Amino acid sequence: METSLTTNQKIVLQALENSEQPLGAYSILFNIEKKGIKSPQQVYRALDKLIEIGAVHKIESLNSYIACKHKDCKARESTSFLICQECQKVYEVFEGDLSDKFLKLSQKSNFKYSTHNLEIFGICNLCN
Amino acid sequence: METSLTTNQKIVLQALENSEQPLGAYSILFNIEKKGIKSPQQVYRALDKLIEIGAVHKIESLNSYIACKHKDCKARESTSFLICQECQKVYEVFEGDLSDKFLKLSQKSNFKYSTHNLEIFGICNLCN
DNA sequence: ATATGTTATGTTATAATATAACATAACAAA
DNA sequence: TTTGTTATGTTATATTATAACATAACATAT
Repeated sequence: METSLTTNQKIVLQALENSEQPLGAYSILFNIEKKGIKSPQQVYRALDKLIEIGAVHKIESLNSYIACKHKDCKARESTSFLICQECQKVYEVFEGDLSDKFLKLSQKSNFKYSTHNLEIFGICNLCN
Repeated sequence: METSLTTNQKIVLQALENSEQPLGAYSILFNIEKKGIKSPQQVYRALDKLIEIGAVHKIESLNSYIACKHKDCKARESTSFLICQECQKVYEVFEGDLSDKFLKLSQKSNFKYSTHNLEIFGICNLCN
């Protein structure tokens, strides 16, 4: 499946790629106003698409967004993060069998697993 | 540690306990306006305290809140939920060793685990 | 080349979620 | 009864997100 980004999508993605920390939508907007992006809508629309194709993930507990560092990210829906409470950096966790573990955990409650969002908070290796 | 709730805290907690689904802060406000609660502040202040003592948990991905069904809930900080995408009910997961599992997972990245938030989405036993 | 449909973009307005800041009341302890 | 603390009330505002509508850009079929 081809994934050619539009101009606005590229601008938003670059803003996220250039940031060490996750950015809120309005923070992105502020960053890229000089490139002609003027409204929240333009940012949110780009984010929607970028998330859909797996190029960006939302950190729910922070209402913020990060660029995925991995090509062909499989985490379009399920995501797992390590969030450093010291430096605010977010590291994506790629443990292939996490989904499987959560599926089994769900089964114990007769719950049909579909996707998950895992946010682990703590201190990263650079900060401790 | 004693935990005697104030009037407003009791009102907010009852609103959540009476609900099958998680409620947003403004939804709570609407529900309890007849009891004299008039501003978001009053709701958010009560929620802050209720969350602090573990009586209420926030569902981050829904910006909503649920009453904890368990006495002396240990999940003041770490929380794990099953979220039904059909009926919107939220079930709290009590698997004692989840924190331990996530601690070990974190260690693989030299990340010092502190707390976590796990949100599993799918279909509950009543809906499938 | 032009009409048509589709996708992207621009723009204004507004909804939904959350907090700041300040004033007053209630209550317990000295 | 003063003092300190916690709870409450109230107004305003910040932050995050979406609705609604208009225009532009672009591909493709006629």
